[in-house]
Parts: sequence; structure tokens; C-alpha cells
Amino acid sequence: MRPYDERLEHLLARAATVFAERGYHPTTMRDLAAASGMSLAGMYYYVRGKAELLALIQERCFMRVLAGAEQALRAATDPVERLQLFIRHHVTFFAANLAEMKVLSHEANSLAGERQRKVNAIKRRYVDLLEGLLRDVAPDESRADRSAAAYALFGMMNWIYNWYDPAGEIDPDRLAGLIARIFIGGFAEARSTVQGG
Amino acid sequence: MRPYDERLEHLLARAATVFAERGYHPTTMRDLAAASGMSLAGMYYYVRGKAELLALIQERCFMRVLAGAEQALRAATDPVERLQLFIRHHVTFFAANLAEMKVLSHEANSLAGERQRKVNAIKRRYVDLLEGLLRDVAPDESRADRSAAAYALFGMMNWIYNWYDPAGEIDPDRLAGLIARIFIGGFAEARSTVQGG
DNA sequence: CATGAGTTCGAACGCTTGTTCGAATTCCGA
DNA sequence: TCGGAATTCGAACAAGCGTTCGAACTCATG
Repeated sequence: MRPYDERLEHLLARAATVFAERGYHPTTMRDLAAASGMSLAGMYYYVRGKAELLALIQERCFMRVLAGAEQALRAATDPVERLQLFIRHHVTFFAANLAEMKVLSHEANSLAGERQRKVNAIKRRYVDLLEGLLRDVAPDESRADRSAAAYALFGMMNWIYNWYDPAGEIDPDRLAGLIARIFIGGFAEARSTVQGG
Repeated sequence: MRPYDERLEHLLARAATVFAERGYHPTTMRDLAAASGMSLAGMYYYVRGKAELLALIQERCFMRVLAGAEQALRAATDPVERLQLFIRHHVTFFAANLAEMKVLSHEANSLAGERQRKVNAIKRRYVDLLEGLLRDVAPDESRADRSAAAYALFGMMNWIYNWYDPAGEIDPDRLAGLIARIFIGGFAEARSTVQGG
């Protein structure tokens, strides 16, 4: 990896943690300079500005979740099992990338124009993926209910950044299992035998 | 109601909708002046500053949810029924007060110092209330799992502001029923076989 | 009409913000 | 060792921010 790319990566990673801690808007470019070890002006050699920093963080992270989910789903064909895999992947990825995922969840409306549109396009694909899984799991359910259920599930999973403590007594796998149990038990109920994995 | 109180109420209501639409930090006092019909300086006759505006919105709204929940719970003694009442109240209140509740959920960390502490104290009471209900519903569950489940439920319910459209085809009551079904079906019932306890 | 408390607001202040720019420095192949 | 490209950064800028202040206005009451 070229030194240039390494430094950009470093900047993005530091920026993600600062955005996560302090929020995108209150964070100043001077904060990011201090956190990344660069000078204020130096960052502009790597990035067009503050908004591009946020956009890059969100796009890259979201693409990784999407790709990771698609790959995880290849491990099964049974609908309930696939839904379980989706949940497990999302939750463990969230826990393993807390800063980026918090920025993705909490700053979903902090971008504007073309940048916002680009991230929303990835989000659309990701939501569609889940809604497809729900269709296979609960085909009798109305479209509106399935859609609402999808957002309810995202709510359970994305709310994590508000309370989850990685150093606490509940590990990501267990949390994923709990959420999967709640959702599948309550929504996909009595359609297939469920087992934690 | 005295004209003074009426105007303060008006200011708080308008501020809540602007904070909800644009976010607390990007919103300027000039935005709030325009939205409330007051002059920039005029608002300072009613409020100490921007932070106090947010604090008042959050405190008042949170106290109303808490009181409303406590009252709603008086209608039943059966644990599962009480949990259902809690969920129904939270969701319908959320839908009926979208702006304030979005500000409460999304700007939970936008206050500092004493103001933050004051709101967090109400939140503590509200979370305790739900955890108590979960204790009655699932006494075998570990404390950590119950706590995580409580936050999962809050996630489903509070995430609403990210997607719920009051003009859409799903009404608040139906949404409350769906969320209650998911959570109660997955957490409170089917206590028997599933691993992870 | 005169009074004074209650209320409004134009104008300004001091500060912080994101961004820019050109000079200085570092890097590296020849 | 040299020279040009890549990289760094101190310093400054214009714009926008929250807040303040005192003068002006409103209006019920004497």
C-alpha cells in the first residue's frame, strides 16, 4: 500500500472515531487535525473538505456491510437461516466497527446533494436485501407490514450505538443471537425450526 | 394561559420542528427566529439561549412520556398485558409527537453538563420502568439479557423517526401492534427450548 | 394623558468556522 | 549531489455563529 493511501486511511479512521464521539457537526477540522496528527491545512491534500470526509467514511463502511452481508448469505438457502445470518452479520459487523457504524447510523442526514444520494443508493440496496429475506420468511405478511418489520429490525440493530459497551458482559455474538431470537421468534414465528448458530 | 406562556410554548413547538428537520447543531438562532415569527433578539426574552431551548423541549417531552406510560400501565396487572400497554403508549405517543420525540431520540447527546444530567435522570427512570416490566415478564432471563432486550425494544420504537411516515399506509396503532407482536412473541413467549439463557 | 413595567428588536460584538494559498520541506530517481 | 515532484503547514480570510445591549414600542392602569 502506498504511503499516500495509508495516510488517507489513517485520516479516515481517526475522523470516524471523532465523528462518532462528538458528532459530525460539532467536530471541527481542527479537532480532526489534532486527532490525526496532521496539520489543519495538511488534511486538504488528502480530502476536499469536511463533507467529503464524512462521505468517504459512510460510503466505504456501507459498501463493506453490504458486501459482507451478501457473502454471509451464501452459506445457507433456508429462509429463516438466511435471515439469521443477515442479523448475525449486521450485529457483529456493527460491534466490530462501532465508530464507523455509529457515524453511518447517526449521521444519515448530515450529507447533502450528490453525496447524500450516493449513500442512500447503497442503503436502498441494503434495505431491499433485507426485505427480500423477509418476503421469503413471511410471504403471507402484507407488504407494508414487512417493510415496517424490516425497519423495526434495523432499529433494534442500529440503536446499538446508543448503549452497547464492547467491554460489557454481553459479547456481540450473544447480542446477535438475542436480537435474532426476538425478531424471528416474533415475526417469522412457527415457520421453521430455529437454532442459534 | 398568560400571553407570555403561550408565546414560549409557541417558540418551543416551532423550535422542535426545526430541530427535528434540520438537526440541533446546524440550526441557527436565525432559523428559529424565522420559524417562530420572532426577531433574533426577541427570543432571548423567553429563553436563555439555544441550549436551553433544546433542554426545555427534551425535559418537557420526556416527562410527558414517562407520566403517560405510568398512567397507561394502571389499566392492567398482568405482566404481558402491561408490557403491551407500555409499547402501545410509547409508539402512539411517538407518532403523535414526532418532532419532539425525534429531538429527544436523535439529540440525546447534544446537551452538556447539568442539562444533560437532568434529561438523563428522566431517561434512567423510564428505562428502569421498562426493565421492571421485563423482569415480571421473563424472570428467568439474565439481568444482562433483559437489559439488552430493553434497549433492543427501545431501538425498534425510537428508530421510528428515521422512516415512519404518518401519511403512509400504516397507522400508529397498527405499528404499535406489530412491534409488540415482534417483541413479545420473540422475548416473552417461547421461553422453553432456545439456547442462550 | 402620563407612567412604568412588560415586551420587542436593529445593530453590533467577539469568536469560531471551513477553506485557501504560497512558501517551505521532504522524498527519491538520476 | 542535484532537481523536480510530492507533501506539509503557518498564516490569513470571509462568512456565519450565538449572544448582548439599549433604545423603542405596547398597553393596562392612575
